[in-house]
Amino acid sequence: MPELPEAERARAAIAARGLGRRIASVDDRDTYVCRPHAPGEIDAALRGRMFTEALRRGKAFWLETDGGPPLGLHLGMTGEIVIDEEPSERGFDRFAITFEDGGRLALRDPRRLGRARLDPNLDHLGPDAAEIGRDEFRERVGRGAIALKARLMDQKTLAGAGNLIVDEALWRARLHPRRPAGELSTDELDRLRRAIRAVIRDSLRHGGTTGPFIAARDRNGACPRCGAPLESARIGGRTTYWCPAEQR
DNA sequence: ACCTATGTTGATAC
DNA sequence: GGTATCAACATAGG
Repeated sequence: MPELPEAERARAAIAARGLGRRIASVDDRDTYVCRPHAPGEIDAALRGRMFTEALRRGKAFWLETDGGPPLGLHLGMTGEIVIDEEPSERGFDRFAITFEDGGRLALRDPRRLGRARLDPNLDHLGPDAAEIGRDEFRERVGRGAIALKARLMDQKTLAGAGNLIVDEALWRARLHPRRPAGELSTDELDRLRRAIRAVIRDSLRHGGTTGPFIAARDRNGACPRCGAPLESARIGGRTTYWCPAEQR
């Protein structure tokens, strides 16, 4: 499920129910999810501490601690944060924290594409897609010969938009995913920025990534506005859908 | 049986 | 350096 809206939902859940609880132990045995840490490293750094704040940029979120290193978390493609639930019977809790009060916080992730690590590096993340300003958006997105779709998926350009949000926003802004990013006019870039923010706003309110185009895309269906059959291709390494009649 | 999948990273090649 | 492609992670579903 996860793009920016799901990451924000996880962050907010931890902010509401995961702060100020003393950590009794950490299960960090999954060395792929907890890379590059050795088993026990995260446990040693966090045991006896509490989370004090839950912050987010793009799809990445992290928890500040009282005197220890921050804990970075990422949901990958199939991860979710569960708080005070019984452990996954299928062993999908790839990383888990037990609090002294007996509760727990787990990263539940069948595919193990999520991450948990200390002192996460945010240098490879651009400004948050929900907050980026007009001028910065124009500068960062509107350059290069790369396809617009690939530019928007690049988390260093803009953090938080994933495959679905980008397709939905390009459709709302009536822009073709293969347009070279550097050839957009300022009007088109402004239109695109408004579309991205609108998709994220709708999705945050809805509690997960959503939109009319995403729904049509899932059914491999028709354009929700004009009814034309959608086209699809691989762009920027991801399956991309668009309306051939409207997106230019 | 085969293909695809809301993500990231590192390797490789042009 | 910019751009493009691929493999890896492991499971679910069409």
